[in-house]
Amino acid sequence: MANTQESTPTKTRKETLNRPKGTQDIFGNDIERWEYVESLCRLQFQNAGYQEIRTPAFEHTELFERGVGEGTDIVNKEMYTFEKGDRRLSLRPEGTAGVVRSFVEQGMSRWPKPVKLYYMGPMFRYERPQAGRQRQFHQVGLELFGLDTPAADAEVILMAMRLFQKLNLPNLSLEINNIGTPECRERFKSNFRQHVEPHLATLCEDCRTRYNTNPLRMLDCKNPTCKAVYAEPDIKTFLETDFTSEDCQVHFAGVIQILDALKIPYRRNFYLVRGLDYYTKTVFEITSTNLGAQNAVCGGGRYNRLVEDLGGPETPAVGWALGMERLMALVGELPKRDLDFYIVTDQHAVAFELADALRGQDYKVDVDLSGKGFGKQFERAAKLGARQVITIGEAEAQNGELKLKNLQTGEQFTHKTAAFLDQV
RNA sequence: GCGGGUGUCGCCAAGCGGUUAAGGCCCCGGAUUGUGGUUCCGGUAUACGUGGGUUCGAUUCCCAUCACUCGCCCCA
Repeated sequence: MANTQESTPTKTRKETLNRPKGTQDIFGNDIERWEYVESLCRLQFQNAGYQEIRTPAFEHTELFERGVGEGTDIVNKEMYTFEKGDRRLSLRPEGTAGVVRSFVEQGMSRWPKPVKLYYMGPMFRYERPQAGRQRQFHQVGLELFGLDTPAADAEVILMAMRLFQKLNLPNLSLEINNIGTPECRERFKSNFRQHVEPHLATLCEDCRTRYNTNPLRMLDCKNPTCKAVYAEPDIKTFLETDFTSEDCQVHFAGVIQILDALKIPYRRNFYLVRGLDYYTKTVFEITSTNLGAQNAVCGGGRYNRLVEDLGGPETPAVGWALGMERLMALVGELPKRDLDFYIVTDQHAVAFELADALRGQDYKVDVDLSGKGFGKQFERAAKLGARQVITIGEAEAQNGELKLKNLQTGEQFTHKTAAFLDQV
């Protein structure tokens, strides 16, 4: 055992490998919190009749081009795309496209309506990382297919709000808007252009491009002068009189009515349009002021055309996705699960049997494996925060006994093992 | 793609031209080889991101580069 000094004669310095930019190792305290939140999601969604779906982390690039939209930043500059043979594949930048693809491919349109699904998993976007934004991030999403009712929108929104309430998230605000159908937006375009035209010269470059390509998107421009233009009285009243069809307005009113009845606070935001192409009618976003620049925890809306666009039968749908990293940033400290028993022992076979029995009764039990002295083992037990220590040494093993010590009070008693297991 | 900030042991953190490069936490051992949390003593580690330059001498100054981080764009 005389080594250490001589063992590295040439000093081959290994280069360390770090995780790729914008990725995260999730472990330790964090993973406990993640698992807690994930199981809370699962429980709540399952209790409401939503079923998990797991789709591939990569899909044919074309799915996202058609699903998310060719005009979006996501497909234009943020996708991880690679080629294998003559196939173009992309890491999924969001979850809905894959779920819809599966819905169509697996014939879920023949299932009884509505079809209610949820998913959770990593998504990938090639972007510059910053607070609340990474290249691999995690979303939990909910999708409801086959119904075009206000109640469907309301349920989906309610699922998100209740989840966040349970988690006690601070400073949340639900913003909601109605952006109508593509037909509504056609009408909107020409009218809106008329209203904005006089101001065209003052607008930013982006807005002037969008004036031609996608006027609706002009509304969520962050540029102050542009915002000021869109806030001018005539434009504002134009927006607020609602450019959408009667059907859309009735639908939206229905959603609002339910939210009001449930006393769910929201803010109608006429400028909320969202960056994905597939939305129709209801769109919404849940933001928190505790988040920094990227302040949306959850976003979603109705997408009545997407299933059709991806080759399925005409099927209305609503859904949302939440960002786990952003959500976790808002979730405070969670109660930790204490260690119920720590078994101090040099009789491992006996100790394992006891541990099995206790774990079978849902106790959290750790057996000391070190072979060190009992003093050291007790030290370890205290460090781990165990409530009670069970000691099984040679004498106890022989007599079918154990010593049980409460680490808070310091009291210790001897029990017959069988009796202990019966009454614990 | 474009701006700002930061890089000293696993973590926090002093030093700002000449030091054996503090200290704390964590970890390990001992006091206490079948009974802990407190305390005391001791110990481990290729720690100055990397490469150049200035200097008799750079962790300290300059340049570059990389990484991380915050923001813009956009989104979860």
